[in-house]
Amino acid sequence: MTVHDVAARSGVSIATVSRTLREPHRVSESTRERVLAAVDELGYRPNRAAASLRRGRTGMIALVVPDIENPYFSSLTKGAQAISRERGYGLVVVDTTERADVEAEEIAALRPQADGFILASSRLSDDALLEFTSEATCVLVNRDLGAAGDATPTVTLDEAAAGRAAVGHLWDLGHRRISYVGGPERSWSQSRRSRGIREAAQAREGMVLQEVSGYAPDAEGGRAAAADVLATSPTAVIAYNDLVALGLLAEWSEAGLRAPDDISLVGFDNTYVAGTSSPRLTSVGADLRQFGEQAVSLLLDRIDGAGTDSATQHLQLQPQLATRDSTGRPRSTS
Amino acid sequence: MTVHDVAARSGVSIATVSRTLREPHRVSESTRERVLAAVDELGYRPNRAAASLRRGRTGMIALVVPDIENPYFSSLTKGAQAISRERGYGLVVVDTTERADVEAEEIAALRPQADGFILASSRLSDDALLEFTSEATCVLVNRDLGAAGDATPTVTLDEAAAGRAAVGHLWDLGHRRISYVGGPERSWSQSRRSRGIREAAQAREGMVLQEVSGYAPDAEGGRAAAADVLATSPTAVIAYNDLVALGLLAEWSEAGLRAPDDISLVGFDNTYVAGTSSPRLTSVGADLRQFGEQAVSLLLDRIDGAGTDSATQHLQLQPQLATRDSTGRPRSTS
DNA sequence: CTGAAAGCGCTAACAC
DNA sequence: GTGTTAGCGCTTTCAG
Repeated sequence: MTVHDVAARSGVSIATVSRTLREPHRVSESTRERVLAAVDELGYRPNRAAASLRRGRTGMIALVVPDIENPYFSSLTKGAQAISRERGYGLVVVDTTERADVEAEEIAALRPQADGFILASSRLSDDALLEFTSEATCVLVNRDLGAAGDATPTVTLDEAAAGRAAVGHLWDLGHRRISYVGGPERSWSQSRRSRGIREAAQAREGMVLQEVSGYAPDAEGGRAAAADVLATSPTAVIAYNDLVALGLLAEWSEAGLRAPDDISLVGFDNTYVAGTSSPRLTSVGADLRQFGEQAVSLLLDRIDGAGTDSATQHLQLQPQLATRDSTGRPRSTS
Repeated sequence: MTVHDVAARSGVSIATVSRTLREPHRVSESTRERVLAAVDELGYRPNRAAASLRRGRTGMIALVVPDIENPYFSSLTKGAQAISRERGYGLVVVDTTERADVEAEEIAALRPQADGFILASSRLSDDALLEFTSEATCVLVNRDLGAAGDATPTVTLDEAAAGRAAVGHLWDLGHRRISYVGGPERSWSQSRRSRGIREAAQAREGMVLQEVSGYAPDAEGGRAAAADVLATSPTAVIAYNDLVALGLLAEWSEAGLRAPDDISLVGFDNTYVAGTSSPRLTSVGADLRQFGEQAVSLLLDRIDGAGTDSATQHLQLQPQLATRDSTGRPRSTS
């Protein structure tokens, strides 16, 4: 099935077939109908490899994530997938298994194969990232490069605001002793979240904040942190992310502690797992699918040269606080 | 950067450059070194679109899943991704949002773009699937076509054995009244799992099995089923999958019921969420990443024509029972 | 508005 | 062991 078959079937040249598909407005209505009919009957699908070769575009974009099993990234992927297909692009997903070297290697290998890249929570160093973003079309998610990387679009959550929101929520409920179970030291979101949390706590007279850290950003990390954070005797805990929160919840539950009656708990990212636990987790984050959608939009606008207004290239989404059952008033608000 | 640049730089013809990369053994060692050096210095990467066009192969395989957010499929994807990259193929992930029509449309559109397809838990009808598998290279995961689809490789779990394993485990613990929260009527695994469960129960004198069904195969479905299944007054429950089990657990927990003390619970699929709950879920399934890996292997063997022995084309993995905290002896084994 | 024709970069015969 | 050459299927000037 090639353009030639369609051309023969509809009595036009291959050029007209191609035009009918790419620039329908440039052919007369009667021929267009004839060609489209032939396309339909023959079940013709353009060979993208050929089109790519000729146009220098592949029709593929790559989404690079550290770990597709992480609900944060699987939701992001779901959103990205939906919209990229809607806009006629294929989505190649790359799971770097959290390793910067794998990430570097993969994007290098994929570069001639993709029209653009979405790097989600990139583990690359600033330097490496800066180099790559300057030579390939990219959008950064959940990471930025400050002034140096101003030319690269980003989609981020206002992490500091998210941290403040968590603290504000607990303050409003009456908590005055809270603890934060932090994430990996070098993590982009960790530094911003913890800053927001510290700021918000300091801004409130009488709020005591403690931090424990050094745990893996997953359920096992949460379990490991459970006893340690309890030792700081808080009435409420903020966890680096939902998975950590789940681990805390599980371990506490086995120790006979129950949220929110004995202790309140807030997670981050608002992933779907926040709804699967008992109690359901209060969590602060953005709509993750939408996150993925926006990143793809931004990238495709750049590639297709649609919205060439370089004004809104840095999307910073505001966090939403999803209040669920894991937070309540402290037990003894005297 | 094209073959011409490399050819010029190393003083050979473009054919030799191509050969050096594709069939290194067919060029002399000295030229090979020279060419490889030039490739390196120039940072040359072959244009896959051109190669695809010429060879009729794209170097891409497509993984089609109903829902990438589902931990079952995200783990499968992780495994598939790792091995396909290892073998030099790109992985295009398609999320069909559980819709057969979307699936049909996507695979048709992707057909000229991928060398092969892995259809995981396909929602397509037998007829549609049979047609597609006969015209494209595919591997089916978690689904088969019986004798009619014998030519298509499959990777499945022995679902009936999984059902039997769950029942056997509970029997051994002393349970004699169990209930099964079933999945969607038309689901391939549901029919097999429930058959295995029924068989195993009937085979044991004194075992009473009840089934409730009609719930969504996710945490919300589990929550919805929680009260109904309790009404059948079992000492242990088997849930269609881990997500449903999580929902049950959550709802029971809110009602003051605790596993395994008040009631035992077994899930299916052994997804990573089984380890995030409290108590951790006993679950029966296979290693999901490995599942994905095997599917890719099978597909690539077919594409690359490696293992042409059509003997082992139907992999049926045996289930593993991962015993965790959610199962124990019934409260009052008199 | 439509057709002819020139490649995009690469691979695989086929010669030497 | 290496070079020449003819396309793969498509898009896109350039003529008409």
